[in-house]
Formats: sequence, structure tokens, C-alpha cells
Amino acid sequence: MTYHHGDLREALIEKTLEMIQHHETHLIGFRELARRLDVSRTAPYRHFENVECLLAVVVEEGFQKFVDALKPVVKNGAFSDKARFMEIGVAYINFALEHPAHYQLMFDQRFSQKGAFKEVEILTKEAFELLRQTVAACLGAGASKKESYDIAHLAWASVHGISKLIIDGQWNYMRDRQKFIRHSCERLLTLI
Amino acid sequence: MTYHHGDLREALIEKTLEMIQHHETHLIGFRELARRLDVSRTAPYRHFENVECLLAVVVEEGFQKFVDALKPVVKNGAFSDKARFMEIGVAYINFALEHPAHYQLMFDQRFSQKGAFKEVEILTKEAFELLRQTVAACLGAGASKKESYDIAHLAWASVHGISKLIIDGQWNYMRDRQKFIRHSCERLLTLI
DNA sequence: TTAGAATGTTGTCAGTGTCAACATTAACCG
DNA sequence: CGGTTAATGTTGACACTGACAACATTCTAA
Repeated sequence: MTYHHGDLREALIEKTLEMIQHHETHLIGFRELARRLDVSRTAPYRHFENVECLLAVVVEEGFQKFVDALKPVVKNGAFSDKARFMEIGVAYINFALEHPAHYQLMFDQRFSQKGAFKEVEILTKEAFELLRQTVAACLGAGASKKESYDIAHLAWASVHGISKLIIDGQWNYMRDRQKFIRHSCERLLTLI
Repeated sequence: MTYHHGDLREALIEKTLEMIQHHETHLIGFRELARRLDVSRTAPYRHFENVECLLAVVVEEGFQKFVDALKPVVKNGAFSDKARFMEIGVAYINFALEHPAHYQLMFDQRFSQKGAFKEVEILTKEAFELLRQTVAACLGAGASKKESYDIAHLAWASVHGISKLIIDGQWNYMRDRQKFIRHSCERLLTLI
């Protein structure tokens, strides 16, 4: 047994992700993580100032995965612009539903407030740009940039709202969730 | 100085609301509340099983206020059906922005999961019905009930998404928020 | 008036985050 | 190679939280 762990920093991030996937977000904490990694309670402090800083890194990784999930759809040449817009919506919501706890964390107030966590901010913008450019393509050359921004923001809000309401259990009574999602994303095309 | 407080239960709810309004949600807890109400640390347990149960009551009051804020718009005969739909959206978002912390709590996962907190569930449905009936009126007699449900759900998601993204600080860079909100609610009319 | 229910208090335990002081190991430099 | 220093891990301590049990006081109703 070594006194030094090897790569505790990475291990902390991994275990945190694991706990998030297992819906144990409420149990995440330095003491619990240390216990699971067989290390002393304050060892994590050598790698992260506090729990929030660790979570911020996990959030960054979430947005990275998020962008990676959306990019194939955005780059897929088989879609028309409008079909692409719709498929981005579907892919967005499905990502959220496949990683609910992670998605929650990614959009937690803590990481978007007061400009701390700059990396997170940059990645969010990157994801948004994927949507915005698709909207701009749908609108054609005649439209203003502001209009593409407005519509993209509204579309973002719509898919975010759907994701949130489903994840938070507000629509537990709803059957045929997938049908509703596709249907809604099709409907959102009328916004353009 | 009386040994008994008078109405500690009501006082706990009031103080909790006060703390929410002062953006001190993170400080809410039985010990802190007891301290502020000049009562012993475990006195709150005589009135609420645990903190979550206290919060559930506060959430109920939130939905009550919410419904009260939307009703005047719904009942206002001066609006056409479509204008009413739009104004409900604006009123919805403005309620959320005027009571951000309370709104957050109202839609917290904890109170909509697994059918506990039935009162909350009933009030949510009541608020949704206000929107759904307006949508049904817009659609006219020819449309199916399912269609009004689908569109109302999507519209709900949209205004919820806008509210959440603004409250959570994701759109801090956005100027002319009010203009965007009205503009978006107008755009949502194309969904019908 | 008095027994029992309601309400409030104190003591205790387990859990958390965080800091300071100390121990061990790794890395680098002469 | 050996020794100094930085990186990393540990232990102890403190303040805070939720929660339960045992006890105290007050209110209520027979």
C-alpha cells in the first residue's frame, strides 16, 4: 500500500461521476468520497479548494460530453436545415434524460453565477452556438443576427424546459414521452 | 416571557418565506429558524416531521400565490383568446422572476417525486389547467383534447425554461430581458 | 381541580466542511 | 549519490447541521 495514492485528483472526479450516475448526488462530499477511495478525510483538500470546485470540474466534463453528443447531429449532412434543427432538439432532450443528475448539476445556479467558473461559461456558449448557427441557416441570409439569437434562445428554453420538467418528475403521469418529445420538436419548427 | 410561543407553526412558515425572499435559502434549517424565532433548537420538530415537510407547506403557499397571480389574466375578458395565451406566458415568467427563490423551491425535484406531497400535486395541476383551457379556447371546438394538452405542455415547458435559465443566471449577458420575454411569448403563438 | 395532551427544552449522537499541525513520499539539484 | 524542498496524505480539533429520547411546562377538557 502506498502512502501516495497515484492520482487522487482524477480518482475524485471519477468517483463523483460514478455517484452522480448512481443517483447519489445528495451523498457527494469530501468525507464520503475519501471513504470510498480509501483515503483520509481531508486528502481531497490537496486537490480542490472545496467541494464546489470539484463539482465545477465535473460540470465542465458534462458540457464537454454534451457538445460531443450534439456535434454529430449538427455536422450530419444528410439532414436539411430544418430537420437538423429538430434533431438537435431531440438529441438535446435525450442527453438530459440519459444523464439526468449530471444535467441538473450542469445547469445548477452555482456554476453560472457571478462569472466564477469561466470554463463552464465558455462551454455553455459553445453548445449554444451549435443551435444558433443551425437556426441562422434555417432563416437564410435575409435574417438579422439578432433574430437568430432570439429564436435560438427561445428554442433552447423550450428543450431545457421539457428536460427539466421531465427530470424533476413534474410529468410523471405522461405516457409516450418519446412521442411527445419528437412531436414537440417538430412543432418548434413553426417558431422559425 | 411565555413558555409556549403562541403559534410557532405559522411563525416557522413565515420566517422560512422571509428567508427565501432574502435569498437565504441555503441557510434554512430547523436550528437556524429556531435561533431567529428565539426558541429552542428542537422546538420545530413539534410541528413538522422534518425540514422537508416544512418546505412542502411553503411550496404549497407558493403555488397558491402563483395561481392567484395567473387567474386575473385568465379571467380578464378584455383579451382575445390568443392575447390571453400570450399574457399568461408573460405573467408566468414575471411571477418566477419576482419570486425566484420561491419558484426554484416550487419546482424542486423533492416535492414532485413519488407522489408524496399530494397537495402540491393538486395545485400544480390547477395551474396547468388555467393554461390548457386557454389553449383549448384558441384551438376552437374542432381540435382534440390531446392536442390542447400537447401544446399546453410545450408552452409550459417554454416559459418554464425561460424562467429557469434567467433565474439560474445562464442569460446574465442578455439585455432587454422584458422585451425578449414579450417577444418570445408572442412567438409562442405560432405553436397554436 | 386535576389528568392527559400539546408544546418547549436539554442532552446526546452521528454526520458534515474546514483549518492547522504533522508525517511521508517524490522530485530535483549539487 | 545524498540531501533539501515541494507535493501529498494524515490526525486532531472546532463549528455547524439533523435527529431522537427523556424531561419540563403549560393548556385543555372532563
